[in-house]
Amino acid sequence: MNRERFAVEPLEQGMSFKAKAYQSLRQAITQMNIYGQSSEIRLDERRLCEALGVSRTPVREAMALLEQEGFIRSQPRRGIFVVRKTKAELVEMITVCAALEGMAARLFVENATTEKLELLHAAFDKYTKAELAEHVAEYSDANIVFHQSIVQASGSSLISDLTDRFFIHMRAIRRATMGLGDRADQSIHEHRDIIEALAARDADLAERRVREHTLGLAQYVERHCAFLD
Amino acid sequence: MNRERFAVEPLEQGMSFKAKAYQSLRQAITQMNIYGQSSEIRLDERRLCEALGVSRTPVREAMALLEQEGFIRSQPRRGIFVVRKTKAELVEMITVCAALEGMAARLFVENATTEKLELLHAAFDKYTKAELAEHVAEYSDANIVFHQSIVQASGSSLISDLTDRFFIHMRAIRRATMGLGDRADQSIHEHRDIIEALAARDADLAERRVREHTLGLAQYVERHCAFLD
DNA sequence: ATTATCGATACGGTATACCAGATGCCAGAC
DNA sequence: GTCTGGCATCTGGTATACCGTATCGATAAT
Repeated sequence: MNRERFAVEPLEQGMSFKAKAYQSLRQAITQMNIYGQSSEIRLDERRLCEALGVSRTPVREAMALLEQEGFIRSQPRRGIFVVRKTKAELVEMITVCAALEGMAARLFVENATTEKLELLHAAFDKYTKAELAEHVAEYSDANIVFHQSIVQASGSSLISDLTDRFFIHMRAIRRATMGLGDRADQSIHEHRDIIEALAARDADLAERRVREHTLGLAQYVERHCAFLD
Repeated sequence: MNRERFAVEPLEQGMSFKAKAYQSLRQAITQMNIYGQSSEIRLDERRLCEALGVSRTPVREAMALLEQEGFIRSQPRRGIFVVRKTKAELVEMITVCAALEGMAARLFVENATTEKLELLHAAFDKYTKAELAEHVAEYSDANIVFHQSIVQASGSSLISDLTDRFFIHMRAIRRATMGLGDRADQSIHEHRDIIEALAARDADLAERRVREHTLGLAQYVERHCAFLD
């Protein structure tokens, strides 16, 4: 029998409603300006169900996942709310991020190809341009893209998954603060230094610079984001 | 109305069945010797339900959480299986662990009290004794306790949560390998050095030693655990 | 007019019913 | 004996019904 002839694609409908609901909800939370509005944001389970066109069960399971990831909080017989991290929690998250990104830089040096370095350079350039244009939103996104580039180039999907969770909140914070102050300039210099260390294949230096760079953000939030809490 | 008189305890039955099921299942997975048996371990949803005395819904929600954490894998209409991490995944996990523990050591130095250092010393002593007694299981547990001590002393519950997930697999691996080789002696020395750096309040040194110590475990698994996969 | 109480309602938690697909056994053809 | 096709059955995914409780408004008592 000729198997090659009938090589159909594996029918990738495998995604369950639960997975779809999860992606949809997470996407919605990512887009939403969490720290912008003052009142707590409540999610209506049944309303979401009819919006998604599925029953409560898959939506509830998706919500359970989001709750475990720390995006939402469920109060029995009260409602489901999008969580607003406290300042301390954000600092903690960014600190963990610093550790992970530092390790990512280390891994990057160990098994980085030149083309990956090229990609990073590209991300950096885009970042710089975005800053020059003073489009804050683009700047913020490009900033995150830069960080994600390092993480992804490290080849560790585990680090990637973990940092993605944090970036959602960091992006939200950025969107809320907007007042970047002098962090933008400093950031650019630090990013340049990081690329330099990566290009030089200096694992220790790269890790230290990445770590300190991100810890700098933690300090920034610690000092200037008193409006949280 | 005198409210103090009737101050009964807050009726800590607030835990939902879902949470109970989650704890129970996680506990079961932790205890089980994942890498010991050759065949895949399957979980029967309905059997578990009747064992726990609840319906499928809370059990399924608990399983969804465990699946997201990477402990189990659900194949539609096939079954639910306890995942056996590949060697690469384990190495990745341990690498992330190294980054997190390194950061924990750094935080430890920054805000460690002397009493916390005492606790760490105690953990180390227990660890040493366990090794001397050559009770492998105790040795392994004490080893993990040592690592957890640093993490908990860092004060970051986020790091604690993340590493806990990994320790379950690392413990399972330890149980399966058993042949400790010369890692035990080396471990002890490295632990001693770590405590020394922590006591000296040298953040950089402590972080580096912790990181390299755990990365050493990653290398060990990489080299000597070919039986995985 | 204010407050207390009761009930309607809404929400999350749980149980259960149903569905579609996968497995495995068994009968029947060769 | 081997292989194939179909049926019984099992399993996870989904929908839905039900329950207890918190919220909130209406009504009644003061």
